[in-house]
Amino acid sequence: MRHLTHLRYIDVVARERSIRKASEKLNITSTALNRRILALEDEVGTPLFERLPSGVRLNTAGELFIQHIRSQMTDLSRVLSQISDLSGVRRGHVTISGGPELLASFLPKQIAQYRQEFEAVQFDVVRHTPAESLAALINFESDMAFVFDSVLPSDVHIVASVSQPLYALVQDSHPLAANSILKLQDCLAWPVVSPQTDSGLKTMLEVGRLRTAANLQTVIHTDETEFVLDYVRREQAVGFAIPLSFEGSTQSLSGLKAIAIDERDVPPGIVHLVQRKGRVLSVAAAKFMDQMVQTLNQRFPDTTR
Amino acid sequence: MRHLTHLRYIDVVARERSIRKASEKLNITSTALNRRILALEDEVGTPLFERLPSGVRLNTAGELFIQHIRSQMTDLSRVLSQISDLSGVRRGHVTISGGPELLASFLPKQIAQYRQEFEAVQFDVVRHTPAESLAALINFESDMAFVFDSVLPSDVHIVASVSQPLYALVQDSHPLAANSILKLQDCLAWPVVSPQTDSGLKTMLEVGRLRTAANLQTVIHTDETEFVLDYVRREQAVGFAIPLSFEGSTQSLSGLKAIAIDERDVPPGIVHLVQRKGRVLSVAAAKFMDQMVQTLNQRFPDTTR
DNA sequence: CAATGCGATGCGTTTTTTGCATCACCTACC
DNA sequence: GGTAGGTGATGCAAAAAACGCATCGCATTG
Repeated sequence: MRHLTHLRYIDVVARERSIRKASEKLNITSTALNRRILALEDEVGTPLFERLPSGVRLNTAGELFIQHIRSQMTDLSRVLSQISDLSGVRRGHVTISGGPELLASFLPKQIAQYRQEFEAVQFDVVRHTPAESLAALINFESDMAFVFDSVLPSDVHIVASVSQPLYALVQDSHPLAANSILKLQDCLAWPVVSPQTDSGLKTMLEVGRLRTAANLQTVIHTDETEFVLDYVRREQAVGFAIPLSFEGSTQSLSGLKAIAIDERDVPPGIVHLVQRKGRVLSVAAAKFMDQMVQTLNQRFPDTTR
Repeated sequence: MRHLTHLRYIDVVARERSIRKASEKLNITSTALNRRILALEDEVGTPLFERLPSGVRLNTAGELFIQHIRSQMTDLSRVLSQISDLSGVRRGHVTISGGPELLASFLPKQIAQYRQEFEAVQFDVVRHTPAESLAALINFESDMAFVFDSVLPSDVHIVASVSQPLYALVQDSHPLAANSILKLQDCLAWPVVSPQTDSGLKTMLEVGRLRTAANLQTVIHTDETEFVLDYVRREQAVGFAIPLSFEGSTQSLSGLKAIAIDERDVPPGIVHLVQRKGRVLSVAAAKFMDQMVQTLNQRFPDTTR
């Protein structure tokens, strides 16, 4: 889109906090970009950027304006998506952010299923901390986000919430594999693979540690779900995950067993599927969200909408 | 605004349903305007207008697109209003539509009061039928509207509702002026000034006529409130109005008396103050609306919000 | 069947935008 | 404390885009 270009320029400058850096990214000279900004500020009647020795930064007016621009851009893409929907082929772009536990297993399967029907829809899956996910939502960088056990600001809208108990992952042949339910203490004897960064999974384990005074022997810190699965296949260690991370995929659990941790030790975490409040999603994104909510409702009957 | 111009062009073409007519209105040649439209359609990837022998008309895609454009334009003006609010002076433009009964007395007084504090705010007051008022709201032509006893579509939001009993307006010296309340039959003996077009006031009178079988002697049909007031000053006739049309103004009632019509004859009408659902108003419009709602609450304690 | 009105298009002109070179300014580092 | 490297702003010429004029094709209308 033609006039979108102008707006995108401003957006990139705001993100890069530098006219020159932005100009490289946009493949134009800094001169042209600079003049565009000056012209825009002239039209608005007030500066939108503070000039610092190290670059530029949005001032209050600029913050207001950039918010409008971003909303405008995503709104336009929504309209274009609606328009191409008129001709029968659904096109569009869906961006989803979430923590590592949430992007495994469930999400790829959902996307595959959706794309089977609507192959012209593209997906962006971005891994973020919960705070980053929420920020991306507000900045119109993501259409929707999965957040795990986070305090949610008032400007996001909860589309669905799923209760997720903690599971231990061990080899089929592991001595613990005979149990159908585990106390956290049962895991003390084994090396443990636990999450690295602050995440919902880590919080759950921390709660369990405080409740039961069980100090797990963590031998590996990692957030990579695939790494956990692979590692516990090779050693008689214990990994942890939530159902969303492993359920439903046919292969990833082969050779492994998932055993529920007693909820008295570790209460279930809550995973929220959220979007920006007040924002109307593109047809593609809205329909994909519908599909996910429906699946969540089937697989986790306690899902609230 | 620069890039707003492009969007405004499309908007005018859609409204005029003709490129040439629109080009005159915009003071450019039809050539330039035509090419802009072709370029836009090329960018969107699909035609937005149907070409008819008599001009152009929006197709479905165009309808979607024009809706986006209008929302964008009003959204931008809201942001600009917020930005100038940062510097202390409130600027902006407020457009209000409503029927003739609703734009008299109350509204001018409200605007005068508001402009005393914020003189940089401009007002557009447009007289419309209820249906037109609602359409203007949807098309982003008006910020808010007063509608009287109408069925409201689901895409407007009711900000406040005021119950408005019917009043008769007569000379101070009129034989009826002694009464503090009137039956509709009391008016049969006198010439009557009644509303011309379909409006809330007319509906109320019609309901009264059906209830009481009182066939008023209408000698003048007019919607002009000022005309009614002026005329009943000159002849011993009876005019009708609702409190919003005459209360509060100091002069307009001089020499006249307003007498309530028995509510058993004519039940009170409901006046709604409405805005487009989901739309965020400019600072100026929002604050003005606040002021009106507050005044309505004071003067008509049964106002619901 | 001519007259009128509509949108589309080729071409020369005008206006706008862009890029290069350069300036003025600040920061960091030796 | 001077220099090297970074920032945004600006004068001027070239490139690009937008514009207006004249004209075409087409359909309706009187």
